Amino acid sequence: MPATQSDTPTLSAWETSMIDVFVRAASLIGLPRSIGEIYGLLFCTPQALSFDELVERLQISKGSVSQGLKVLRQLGAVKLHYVPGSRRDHYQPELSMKRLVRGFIKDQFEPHLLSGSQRLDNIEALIQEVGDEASHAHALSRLGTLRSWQQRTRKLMPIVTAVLGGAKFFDKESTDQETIV
Amino acid sequence: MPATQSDTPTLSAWETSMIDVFVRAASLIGLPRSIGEIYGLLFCTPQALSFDELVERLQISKGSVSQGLKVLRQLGAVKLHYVPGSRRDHYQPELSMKRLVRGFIKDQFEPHLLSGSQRLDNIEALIQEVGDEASHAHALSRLGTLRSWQQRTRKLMPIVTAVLGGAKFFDKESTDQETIV
DNA sequence: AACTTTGTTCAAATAAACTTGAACAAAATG
DNA sequence: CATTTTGTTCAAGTTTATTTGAACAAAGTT
Repeated sequence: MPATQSDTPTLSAWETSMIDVFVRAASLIGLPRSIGEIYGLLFCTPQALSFDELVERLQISKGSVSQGLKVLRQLGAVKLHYVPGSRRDHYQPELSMKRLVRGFIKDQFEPHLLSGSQRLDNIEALIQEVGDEASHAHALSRLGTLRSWQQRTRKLMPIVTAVLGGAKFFDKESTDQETIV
Repeated sequence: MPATQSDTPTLSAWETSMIDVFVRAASLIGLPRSIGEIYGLLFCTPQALSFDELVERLQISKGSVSQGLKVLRQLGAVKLHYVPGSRRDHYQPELSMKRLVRGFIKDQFEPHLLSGSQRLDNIEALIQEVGDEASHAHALSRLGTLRSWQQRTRKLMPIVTAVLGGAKFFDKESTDQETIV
């Protein structure tokens, strides 16, 4: 009994499981399932995949793939890969954890930190209106706490990417040490 | 014209804005708006607040406050504060960024990392089934990448809490150095 | 013990996020 | 230039998450 040839080139068991890992990871960082699926399949596959191949193998709509790839490009999580003889765009996953994380931070975190600073300045202005002396002082104190949190978060980001890039930290035991600057 | 006394003790402008900051922060880390509101109001207020005061001042349902406080307690983001002469539970916000972040990581990240390890082992088993030699090798290679990502993430967590706790890193300029261990 | 206070639970209602698919645009091909 | 290929957009449908409020439990009061 001959198999029909062009039907869903179905995903193997290990591919399904590995994609599932990415779907969960995506959801953990607030990205939709479809994005996890797309990145996951690219991650599993040796060759670059085209738009159509993603639609067919994942069985999701063109709309989802289009929007998903758009986000993944913005994050720097996928790279266009030119395939001679094909008009279609082909995609490969970014495999450097450092770049993946940096892209995510730049795209999803830094904007919030920035707009956050302006918001705190606005709040400071509003606090000026507070009549009662004790309340006024307390409000300013909490605003200060918030500012210190923001500042520490900002300092943290470069350290995170440094660590993910393979840098090591001083450790009482270790001898081959590398300094973070 | 005398004001009715027991109506909504409405939030002041600065409180509303500061709560808004927390609502956004909550959404950024995947927590519902109501949780941001609750923590935000506690953060703004000098005294500990009771369940009822949260319901009344935020104008949200008892159900939301009950569930929100439950999550915040789990995260270690609020502390019970005993108020003499009152049967009600009173709450105060955790103000240590280090503890806040550690609570969040322990509660929301580590479980995923753990279950992740088991999942990768399962995937390794599934990869054994792969017949084609080249495919098999590629699958194992990607699994290795995933494992290295997991490991780096695990190493990162203690560094994050250390930095947020006020630790400093070596810096070519600085003289008073503190080592992360 | 009956009643009040305090807070939790959970099913239903509401709101927010995601996915779909058909219509559309852009560019290559014949 | 008509046609096909390739991919995007967006309104409508679907799914998932959040909020509500009424019923309930637990504990304190009278």
